[in-house]
Amino acid sequence: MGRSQLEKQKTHERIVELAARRLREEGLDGIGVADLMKEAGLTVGGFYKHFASRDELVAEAVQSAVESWRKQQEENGIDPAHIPLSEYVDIYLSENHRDHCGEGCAYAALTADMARSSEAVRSIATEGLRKNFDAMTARMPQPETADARQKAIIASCLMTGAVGLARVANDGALSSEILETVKQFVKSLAKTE
Amino acid sequence: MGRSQLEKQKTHERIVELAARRLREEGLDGIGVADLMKEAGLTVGGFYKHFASRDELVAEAVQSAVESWRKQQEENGIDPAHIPLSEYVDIYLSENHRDHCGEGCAYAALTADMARSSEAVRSIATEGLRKNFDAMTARMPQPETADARQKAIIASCLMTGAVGLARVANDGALSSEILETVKQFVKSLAKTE
DNA sequence: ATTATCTATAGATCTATAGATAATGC
DNA sequence: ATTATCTATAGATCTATAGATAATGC
Repeated sequence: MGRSQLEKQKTHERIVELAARRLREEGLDGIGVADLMKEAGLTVGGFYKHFASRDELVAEAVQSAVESWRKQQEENGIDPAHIPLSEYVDIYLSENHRDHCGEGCAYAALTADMARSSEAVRSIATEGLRKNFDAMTARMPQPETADARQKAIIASCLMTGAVGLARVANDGALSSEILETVKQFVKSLAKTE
Repeated sequence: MGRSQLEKQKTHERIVELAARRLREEGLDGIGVADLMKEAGLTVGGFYKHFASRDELVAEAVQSAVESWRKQQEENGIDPAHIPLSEYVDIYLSENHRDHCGEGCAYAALTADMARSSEAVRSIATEGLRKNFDAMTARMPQPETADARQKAIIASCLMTGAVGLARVANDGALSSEILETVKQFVKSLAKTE
């Protein structure tokens, strides 16, 4: 019923951030446009003044989800570029992260969904992945070496894989065993050389 | 239009195996009942004499997909219980596996989908995961040690995570770098102790 | 005058069912 | 007689659009 341009921009961001959470929870095919708008306190008709299509929202939401993990760490007073790997791993491989995929790492929550998605989404995800590898390399003991980059790639695959499989296991003991085993190992990866 | 019970059983298996492939390709919400039956050379009406619901097919197809990787290795003359880890890794972390997720490992293709799915599907996936960890432990140098189990869990998370992220990256160089880096590392994991 | 959002709905798609058809198997 | 599959369709759900409403902003 008529709002200012500033309010429209805020509404747009609210929809994207809500979608970023709900799509990580339900997958990229999950929540529908009508339900999403309802959760945002709006109705379906207004959606298409913000996005040309659902696919366009998905692309924006994936971008937001890829960035949100870093943003969230910053909001919690953690500098993702300088946090020691051992502390970062405690957060990433926690039961809290496992149980709250909507607010968690996009790569753990949406790997297969992103791989199956459009080239637009895959390009966004690929650039985010590159940045994540670089950030992880910077957390290694001697960041300038080729060895640090290799370890960063290994740690990244290991951490996303572990949270993914820990979410599959509906046996709490097995799920925790995965998280704990990988946690210890990634810590040792940062120490040894 | 009227077939023997034997033929019905074969038809049932054909639908399940086709679904196991198509669901790994498109995700568990992917292909619809009508399209699936059409690809099987049948029509939609017959589906519900085989399965009470689409969900029931999905559970059977996940079971089939979880077992199919092992079956496929056996068909190719590979004994999954005794293949050296270094050879297994060459197959798992190959570009061929990355590019053919429909015939590949269910855990690399469907991690997030299985985590989001019903308890029935999650239980099937959890049991399969347990067996995979055991099989991977048996491939380690000293399989009876706790260290072997830990390495098996690490290798499993690393391999599923690596194939997943390699499928996300639409930059061939980055994708291959992930596969190659992890391949070398898992091989070293089996040697060192 | 423009536009952000609303209500209402068209059109496509998907799951599941009803009833018909043509084989099997006692 | 039973049943495996077929054709046809009901009912639900989802994306996208049309037209109305009530604000903004020149």
